[in-house]
Amino acid sequence: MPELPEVETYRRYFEATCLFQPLADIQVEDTKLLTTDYDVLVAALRGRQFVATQRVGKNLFVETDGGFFVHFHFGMTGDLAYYQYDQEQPRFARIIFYFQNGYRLAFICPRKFERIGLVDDVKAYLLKKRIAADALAITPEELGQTLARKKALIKPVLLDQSVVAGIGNWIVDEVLFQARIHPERLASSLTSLEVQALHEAIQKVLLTAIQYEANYALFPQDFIIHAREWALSPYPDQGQHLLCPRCQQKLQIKQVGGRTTYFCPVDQPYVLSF
DNA sequence: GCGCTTGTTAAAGT
DNA sequence: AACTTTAACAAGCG
Repeated sequence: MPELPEVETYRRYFEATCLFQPLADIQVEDTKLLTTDYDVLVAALRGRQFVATQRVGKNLFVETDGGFFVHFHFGMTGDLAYYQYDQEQPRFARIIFYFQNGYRLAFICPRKFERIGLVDDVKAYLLKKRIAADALAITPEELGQTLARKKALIKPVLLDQSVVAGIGNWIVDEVLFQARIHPERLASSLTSLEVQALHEAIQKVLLTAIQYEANYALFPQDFIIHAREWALSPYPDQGQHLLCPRCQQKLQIKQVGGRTTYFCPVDQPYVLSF
């Protein structure tokens, strides 16, 4: 589930569990998950401690006492689990950090889209990978200037990590719903009022999601995310959640920019009504 | 068993 | 050339 709020939750979890404990070893099930050679990774980390964490978009950087960083990307399904050596190993724990105190940190990778590697310079890494300002840090002006020169649809533009970092497919739908903007509007066609609304919605959705530690079932009832199938379990009557939580009209579901998109055609009209 | 999936990116298209 | 769109990646899940 790793969009920005999940990664922020993982960052806090890592910070609360894994700092200041010397590493003994690292076990890797599939070296495709590594962006640094296994031997290099182990040689660099053995005996080292993690000392600090920072997050940009969906990227987690963990600083070591050697001055370099370990970069985590959680792909579509990555997760973390910290547990004692005699506890059962979680499923899909494909990379395991062994601490000298007997605890372990599992990097859980069900679909192998996750990545770990060494990074010397976070700024240089972000530049090289063209990762833009974090979605919680970007200013309305910065966002507006970038959107103004984009010819693509607003939804795929917001998903582009080189425009703003941290927004994924479910959050972009929520943000556009809260800002009442149709996902197929051209990014450059947004008025300054709409850009302002968009920026406010990004803040609101992300801060809400972080507050609930990305547990979507706890989100306010007027969030469109409850229409997503996976969120239905706490709600026996599935049908009612395919209606707009604001106007109760039927939601529209279609592919936009190649991704499944939920929106309310009434509350998010394509044509401006003012 | 089929189609779907929260992300990224190389390749193709304009 | 530069920007945009699409397909592919891997594997689990319903």
